[in-house]
Amino acid sequence: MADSTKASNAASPASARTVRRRASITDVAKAAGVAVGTVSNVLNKPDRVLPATRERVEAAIAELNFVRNGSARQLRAGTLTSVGVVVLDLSNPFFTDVARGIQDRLERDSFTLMVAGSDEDLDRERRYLRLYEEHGVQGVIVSPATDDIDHVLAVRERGTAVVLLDRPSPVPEVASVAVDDVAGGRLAVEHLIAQGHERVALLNGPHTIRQCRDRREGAAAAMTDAGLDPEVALEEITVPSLTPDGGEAGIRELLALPAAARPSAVFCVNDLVALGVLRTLRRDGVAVPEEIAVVGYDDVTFAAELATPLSSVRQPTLELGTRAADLLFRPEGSAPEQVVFSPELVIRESSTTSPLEAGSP
Amino acid sequence: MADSTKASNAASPASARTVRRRASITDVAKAAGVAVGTVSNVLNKPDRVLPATRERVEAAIAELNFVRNGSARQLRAGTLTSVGVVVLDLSNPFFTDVARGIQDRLERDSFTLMVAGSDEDLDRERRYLRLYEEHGVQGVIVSPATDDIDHVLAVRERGTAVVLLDRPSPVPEVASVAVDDVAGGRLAVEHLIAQGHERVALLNGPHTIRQCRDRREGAAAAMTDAGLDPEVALEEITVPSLTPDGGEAGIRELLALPAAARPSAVFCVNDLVALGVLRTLRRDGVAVPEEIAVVGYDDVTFAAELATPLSSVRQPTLELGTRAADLLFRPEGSAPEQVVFSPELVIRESSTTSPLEAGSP
DNA sequence: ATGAAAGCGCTAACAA
DNA sequence: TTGTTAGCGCTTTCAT
Repeated sequence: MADSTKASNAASPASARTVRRRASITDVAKAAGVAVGTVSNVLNKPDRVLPATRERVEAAIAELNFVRNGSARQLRAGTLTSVGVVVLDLSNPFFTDVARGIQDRLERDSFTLMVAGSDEDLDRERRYLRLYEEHGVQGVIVSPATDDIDHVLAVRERGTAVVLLDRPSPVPEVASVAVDDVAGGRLAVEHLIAQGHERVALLNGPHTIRQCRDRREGAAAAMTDAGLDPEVALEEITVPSLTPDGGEAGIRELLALPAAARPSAVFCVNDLVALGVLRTLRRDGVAVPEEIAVVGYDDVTFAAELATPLSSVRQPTLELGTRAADLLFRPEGSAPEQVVFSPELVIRESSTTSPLEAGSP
Repeated sequence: MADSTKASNAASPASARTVRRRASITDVAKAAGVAVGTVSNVLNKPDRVLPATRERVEAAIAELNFVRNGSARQLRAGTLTSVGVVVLDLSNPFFTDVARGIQDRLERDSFTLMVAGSDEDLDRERRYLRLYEEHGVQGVIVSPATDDIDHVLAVRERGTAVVLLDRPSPVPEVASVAVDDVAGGRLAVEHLIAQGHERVALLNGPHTIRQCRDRREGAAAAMTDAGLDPEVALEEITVPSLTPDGGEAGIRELLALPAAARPSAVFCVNDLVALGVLRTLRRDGVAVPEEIAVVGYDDVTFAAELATPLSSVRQPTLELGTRAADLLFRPEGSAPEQVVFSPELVIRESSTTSPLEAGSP
């Protein structure tokens, strides 16, 4: 990758580097020849102050390049008009779509949204949560990386609104918005069984992640219901990461098996993983769905447009987000809600040769 | 979308709703029978304090569920170990990949990253920037929505480190990391011309966005170089949004033209738009690339795996991010840098029927 | 090693 | 309408 770096060396004049302390409200007051309270009023209740003085103050503000110190402001005021979100993976369209839903809803009340990604790491999740809390956000929406959510509950205990995202709340006092992942896993595998598959590989993430565990449970249940023994019929492969590359690694493991011993279908825990699987199968010349059928999860934007359009379990991302945002600000005394959406299977070519039967776009 | 809402109505016992003020350091001090200064030391320089007292303090902290108030802390300490990022669009994989690059790099110094999306809206950009600044982040990385970046420069003026993302800095004092978009636009259109196309439609965003303007400029330059008149040969269509739906709207406008009057190739300002174009063309039964060739921009993960693999201009996303993070923390006196990466064209089927010639995946 | 106290910048309550 | 002042929770001298 060519990369031209031209350091502009017009060494900044000494003056520009002067250590200029950020102007405070006191400086402004002094410059405008008024009291600090007046400046504060100009900032917060401009009508309380005479147009003439206001102008002088505003001039001083512009002159000194004043920006209100949020920490001080908040120290006084208590809390901030922003909310923090921690999702599992910022590069997963599923989560960014949810984030968009949250933002849409929050915008209405002119709240601001800060997002962080934990990459399924508990420590990082804790750090961000703490950061948000220390800085006094109004609320946090978090999609927990593991079952250990004591730290999340603690945040709520200390008085910050909390909504669990993509995970049903284990305790009644905490609101949550989730999609039934057991149902989703079941949908996917029921469909594969209906297509005649008797052994299915599940490319899954670690079971510390609830979504992964639940989707597996649903998959296994579908097997059992169909009279198949999950122990035999469901071959779980744990991918190194929930990404296309992870999917590639997973499917390679499968392809290493002798063709006879190999499941005829793959259920991927998300569409990113499925993308890697499809990519690898195509490169290796394995026909989808004839030799191996594939089903993904999330129904991301591009799922329908892939070389082999990908069957996928769809989740109502936007609603997840808007609903989560809603729950954050329920009136003080109201009981927290546990919202559970139902997923939907979208059948496309990757899992069926016959003309699409149902639920297709 | 079925949606079962079970409000858990075990109306929380009054006690649980008690308005319990968050415990402060003073409360802890009181509970532990020490001075506030000592508590502070336990928090910040634990070795300065006798193990015995430390334990007592720690017990009190646990007991009271104490969380340090970040605002107060920061008010005293000055600045925070976090940086803020504002990107144009959180749902664009290009930007989330860049964000990941930033986060990777920042992690090393255990900084935390907060991300916000402006959706190409100047006001929103301003709001987030101000929020970050007011809360004293160490630095901000912004991909500006418009040419008006006075507010960004002002942030720097006031002493917060600033790096412009995906946009060369117009002033030498501000660091920037960008990719040459003129070159990118040129690459795309040169390629289309080489494929024999004499009229190209450009599905573009508003020219207030620099990336859109530059890519167009490159496209036009390629035309001129080839002896074509851009006025005639380059048909620009402004899409309502830089998304698949925007792409659909744009291409429909094109399809409405009589086939003879219609350009034989489409250059999309990003891959999301291109996705919508491909989707629409497929639904309408228009052959790609035979009837209409398509080139996108960004080379997102799924570009290679689409029904018609998408030719696209690739940008070094991760490096963009890591480099931006690097620039944020150059030593005090060092001259700001303007980093410009070069894009690369990845040719796939969507723009050529002949076997791939170069730069393919 | 610990305590006492000043003060960061702001808002709100009160006084003038 | 404007000025004065207390105090938010914390860190950091400076004493002890």
